[in-house]
Amino acid sequence: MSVKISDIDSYCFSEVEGHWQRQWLERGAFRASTGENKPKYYVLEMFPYPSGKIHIGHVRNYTIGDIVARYRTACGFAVLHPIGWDAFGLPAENAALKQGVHPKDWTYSNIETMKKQQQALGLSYDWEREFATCDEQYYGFQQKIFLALYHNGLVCRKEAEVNWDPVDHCVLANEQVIDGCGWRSGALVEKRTLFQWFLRITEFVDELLSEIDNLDGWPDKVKIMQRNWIGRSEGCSITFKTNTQEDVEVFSTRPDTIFGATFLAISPDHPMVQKLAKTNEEIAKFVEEFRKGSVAQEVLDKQEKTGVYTGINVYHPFTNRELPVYVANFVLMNYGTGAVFATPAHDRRDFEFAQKYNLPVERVVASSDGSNELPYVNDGVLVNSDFLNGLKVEEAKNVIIQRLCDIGCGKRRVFFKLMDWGVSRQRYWGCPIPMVHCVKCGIVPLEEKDLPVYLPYDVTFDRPGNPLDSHPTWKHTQCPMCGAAAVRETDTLDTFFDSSWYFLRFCVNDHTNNNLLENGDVAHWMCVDQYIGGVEHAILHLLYARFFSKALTKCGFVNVSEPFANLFTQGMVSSPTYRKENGDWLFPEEVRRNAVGEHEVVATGEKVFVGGMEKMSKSKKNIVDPDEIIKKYGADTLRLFIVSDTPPERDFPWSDEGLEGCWRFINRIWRLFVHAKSCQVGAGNCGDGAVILLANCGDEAVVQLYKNFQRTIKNVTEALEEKTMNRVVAYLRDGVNSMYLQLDKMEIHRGIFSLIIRDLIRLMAPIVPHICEEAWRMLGFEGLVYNNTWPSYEKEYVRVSIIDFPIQVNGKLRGTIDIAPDEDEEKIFERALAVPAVQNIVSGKVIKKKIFVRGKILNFVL
RNA sequence: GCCCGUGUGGCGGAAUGGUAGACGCUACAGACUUAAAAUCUGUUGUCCUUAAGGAUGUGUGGGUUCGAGUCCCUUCACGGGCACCA
Repeated sequence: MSVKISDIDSYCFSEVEGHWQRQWLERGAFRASTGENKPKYYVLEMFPYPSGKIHIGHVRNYTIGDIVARYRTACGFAVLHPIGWDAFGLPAENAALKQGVHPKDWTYSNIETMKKQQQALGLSYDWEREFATCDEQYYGFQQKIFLALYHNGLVCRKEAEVNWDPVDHCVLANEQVIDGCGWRSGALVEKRTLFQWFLRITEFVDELLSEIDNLDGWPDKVKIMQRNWIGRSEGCSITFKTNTQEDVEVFSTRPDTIFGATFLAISPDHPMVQKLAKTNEEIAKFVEEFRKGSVAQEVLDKQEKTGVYTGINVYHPFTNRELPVYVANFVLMNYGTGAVFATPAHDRRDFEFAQKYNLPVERVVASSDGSNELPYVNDGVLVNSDFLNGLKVEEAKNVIIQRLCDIGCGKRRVFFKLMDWGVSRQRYWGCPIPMVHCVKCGIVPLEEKDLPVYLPYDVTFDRPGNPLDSHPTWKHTQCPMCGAAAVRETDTLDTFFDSSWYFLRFCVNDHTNNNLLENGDVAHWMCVDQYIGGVEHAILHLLYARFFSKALTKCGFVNVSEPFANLFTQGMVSSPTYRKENGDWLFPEEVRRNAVGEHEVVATGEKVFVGGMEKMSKSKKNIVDPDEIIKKYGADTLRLFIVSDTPPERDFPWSDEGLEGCWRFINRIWRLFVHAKSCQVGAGNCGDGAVILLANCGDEAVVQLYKNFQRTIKNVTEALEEKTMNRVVAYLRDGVNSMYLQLDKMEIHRGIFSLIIRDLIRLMAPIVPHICEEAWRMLGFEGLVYNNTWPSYEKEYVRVSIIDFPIQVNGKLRGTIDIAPDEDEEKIFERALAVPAVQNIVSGKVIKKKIFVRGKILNFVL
């Protein structure tokens, strides 16, 4: 006898989830294997920084990845789904300073905590491949990569400007400079030039740019951002003769405006200015002022344009007119040639500068809309420009460049915004750079046999600067070339270096394999079929990873041109914020609604200001702790909720009510399974095929239920392919709802219900795997649902036998009629005209046209 | 400033150019219960109407089309990225 659905106890997830998590591990369910004759599929979520605890954004990221991994497994792929830790970096050192913990201990203890949290989510990771970038194995091999890059000419050492904190004696990242001051010391940050290590990413600039076009599986948004970052611009360089010995070379993308040039502007960092500064006090002072400013962008932005006349003039190549040369703070040395010719009439910056210093403004492009406003930067026809007059901008560019080439003072040039990647960090907690400084031999790379250079554990953070520098012994070594005493490089590598190749390391299961990039595993698994992460990595990480694939291919480690075939960028998780009148943030539990429905502080009754949905952050006190949710509702509920309702690429507004709704749904399916068991629905009654069962059924509603469920399978599968998980959940709910409407028939038609429920479990398993494993076992099915196949559907059942067919008059809906899909056209017209609402409008009028689209619509045009 | 993206009920959001609002949340009602909770079943864009029914409706204004949330142009608002890049 079947049980009453309302009598079924609520789902006891705490026992079930732990049980299946252990089962998966014990059975090695998630171990990636290369042996089977299956197509491979590599799913990867961007590996986390071990900051302490998993946050809800991680949960979203991992859940999406896990659903993809489990779905692909069910579809018959051999899936690689690994996880690791991006474990070097500044926060560990900050923790050392604040709490007196060693960065290494802090990091590994965080990893332990977070790993437990991931396991509590039931994620299908192959834990045997786990590693942290601060593992000696990992960074040791990374040093080998660094040497290979060095020997292939992809590493160089140059001077570069950095933010220098004069109190802490350290280099600051741009984000650590706040209003021109160091974030920790509060000291005024200086610009300093230091010798640093660079990776020559610009070597690959053409491929990095052009191959973006091949990344069909990437969001357009990310591709556009990368293109802009690389920033290709075409133009020409022009050499101006000066009234001194030296010529000046400028770069311009608007050489067509050269007849409007009224002065030249050169960067304070330009070699010519450096020289002038030695004899000219005014220039020297200007350069010094310029140097003082931070290199942080936000400071630069607010800066007014200023400059100093150099006393030098140049000669216009065509008019021979003399133009003054200014040192100007708005000209960058690291782009183009560090000098520009200025045409104030057609460039905003030049215009601003000319206004300030009273320099002439001369129009050479007529506006296409007839306005006289300057500066005018759009297309138009050239005027006052000698042989260019009458030409459009693009034509004029070509003519002038040709002319400049002919007279020998111009060249067609292409410049990029992308610059070489500085990887030196004056920090302890990072990968040591395997180089030494020898007094005799200069800079010498270590030999492979001397690797790895271990990071010493016994360091202190009690004095400013890099602990590696102040370590008593570590940096002292011998020169690999001459054997004399030498000093190790004490800079460590940027952590973006660590994350630029970790996806290759995952391909190899053997941690002791020293040739890990040379065996067949990388070739087997690469490229990553689905990469998932936050859009905040759209530029740097993804660009560096692309560069590494190309660079390591050049070095002969791998043969991968693009690492990520498909990229998915998920949105942030946000939640409501509350503040007191004085601006202090409040935790949600500190707020309640009073009798009038207004928000107030629980303790004091103060008025509360409800903010909008904002990205979860500790400071705004609007974070949700995944642990607490799992404790209260279980991992399945959390997983379900985090992909419900909102498409994964959009920002996700957290709501406690929505979470509660998912918990109700989990119980709803649980009651369905328990009820099913009591009706003897399950493995034992799946024997007869659907065709026989349907033929003998005799209950149209049940037959329809089965057929509709075929549609559910189709919809869920299609939505999963598109990664619109919110739709997946909607279709699943819909399927469950229709089953509830036929609950009382389950016992009689247990055969048909067995087929439906079996497929329902398989459909839901990627999202809520624990409850599905439990139901799978409870209903007598063999093995793990994880290893089961993805359900297929019968195409003929998906076709609906009766359509609720819409009838329009003049494009306006006037009624519907029930028809068979292949109903005769004339008959449909007849029946459509019989619809009262249609009749009322049509009667007495002439039907000019009938638009009939089979399966879609009928429209009478009057 | 430049480049993207997004605007649909009270809310999150569905909708190959073809019945707008699937599914969920909220709210309301009915059943069950001594009662409440839970559960099950409904209703829920707005306006008019006792009702049947009608009108209206996807940020704004226009266009293409038999038919537009969807395509094109205009404009506004919000969000994101880049930003002295010559």
